[in-house]
Amino acid sequence: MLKEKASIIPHECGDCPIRHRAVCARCEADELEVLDQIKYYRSYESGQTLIWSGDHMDFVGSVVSGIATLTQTMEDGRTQMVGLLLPSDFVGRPGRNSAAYDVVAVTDMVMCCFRKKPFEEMMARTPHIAQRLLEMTLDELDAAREWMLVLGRKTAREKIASLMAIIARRDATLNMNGTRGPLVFDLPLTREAMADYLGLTLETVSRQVSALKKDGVIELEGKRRVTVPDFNRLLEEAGDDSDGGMLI
Amino acid sequence: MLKEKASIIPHECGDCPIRHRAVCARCEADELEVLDQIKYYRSYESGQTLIWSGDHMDFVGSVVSGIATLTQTMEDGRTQMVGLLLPSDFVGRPGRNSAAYDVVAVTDMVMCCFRKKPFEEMMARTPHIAQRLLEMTLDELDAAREWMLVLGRKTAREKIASLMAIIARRDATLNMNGTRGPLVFDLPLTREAMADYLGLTLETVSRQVSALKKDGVIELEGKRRVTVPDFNRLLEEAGDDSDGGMLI
DNA sequence: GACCCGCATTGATTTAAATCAACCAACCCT
DNA sequence: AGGGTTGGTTGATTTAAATCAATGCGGGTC
Repeated sequence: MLKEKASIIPHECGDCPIRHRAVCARCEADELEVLDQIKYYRSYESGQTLIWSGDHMDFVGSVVSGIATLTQTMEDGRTQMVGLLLPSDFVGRPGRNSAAYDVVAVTDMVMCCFRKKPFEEMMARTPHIAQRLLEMTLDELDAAREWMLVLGRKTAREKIASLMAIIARRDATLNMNGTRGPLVFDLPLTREAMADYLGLTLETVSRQVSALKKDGVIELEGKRRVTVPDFNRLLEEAGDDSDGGMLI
Repeated sequence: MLKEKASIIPHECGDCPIRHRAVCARCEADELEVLDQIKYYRSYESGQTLIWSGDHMDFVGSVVSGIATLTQTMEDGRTQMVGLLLPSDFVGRPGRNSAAYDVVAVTDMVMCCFRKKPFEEMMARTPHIAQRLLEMTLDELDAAREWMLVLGRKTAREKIASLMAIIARRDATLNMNGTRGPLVFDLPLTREAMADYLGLTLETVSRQVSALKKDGVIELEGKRRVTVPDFNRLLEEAGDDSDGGMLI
């Protein structure tokens, strides 16, 4: 494996890369100082399961770097991804102490964690945290509902196009790329993980990716690097209005 | 139609039927008094569209009685229900002023509304409201994610069983029925609305309902009244663990 | 009573995606 | 260089659900 040991840089909150997007985004300097006291970093390797569904959870936290998936599994092994955790996303639910989903790292990750008890107390005293968490949760709810439309009503090809569009958009906002010109990004997921996200089999994913490539909607360099020459074309293929998406 | 005019009873918050479950659940007497000042009731008829996706929203509110659906529609008409609004559920999103979904009454309804501006101001001053709203939103997010598994991975029969289980459970908690003995409830949805919830066609819904009836999982009296002789059997058919569900 | 109308059921046929099954290509590891 | 492993592609076949198409039924109205 020869993985270089993930460099765990215990940041000052002040120069944290997710400072402006995470649950602490609204905090004032004095509030940050308190968080600084109780936070600690953990790092995980690609493939590692951070949390098992049903586990007792004694911490909550934010993704600092890397990507994880949130999945649900039925007894017979069918699995459905119900969320993708990206830098700044929040993990855990205040007021509940067992995990509802499996959380699995798909890349090496660093998390900024808080023991649940102190965090909950802090939240009760700090409206800025609760406000930001509400806002983030509402956004996640919207994302989940958008995904319900994908899962319930879209064809396999539309599902793949929708996933590409979401990743492309997310990537563009994270890296502050403009939306002019072709978009290039790396798929963070294996074909199997894509299948679990989309409610498909991995064979169908593979076929539809090939089909989109053949039709010139996307270009592939290796299996993971994707170029989207025309984002509106991709949105059309996803079955979305070719305008609504560009906000924020 | 000859509908008797829905009796709009402007309540005191004190004896409101959803007092203990809605967004105001945590409010103290003095806070309730303020809400009392700014609230107003609206009633809607079955079939009426309360809100169109994209509409400007100048109010938020709680469902007092009746049921509504939250749906998303694609340009070509495919629709997916993304939520079911029951008494005490909250409508609208503070901090956003256009609606993301269509909201349609499936029965006659009464809503307790607040103009958005005053409500947002009140929320900023009243942590009890924000706290409760966060809790409710987290619950909705869990429900949406559970539904993602249903949509993405379950068979048509399992989908129908899952829907029956959800309605049965919800009905049992609303009416404080114990869970012993057979459950009886009315389906609030037409076959088409069920199809929109489940990502199926109405024909498939009809067939699978008939199949569950033939196999003795459910009994039907007319098209809407359902009896579940053995709830655990229903949960098995839904592909759920036959235990996890009975909480709260 | 006869006629709709909106909802629901049931049957015949088609089709999109799942399943079953080879095979490929990187990459790693001795 | 050889063999294993992981992730991906591609093809043949099956199947669950969609689609196309009648038909049923209860409740209101003329």
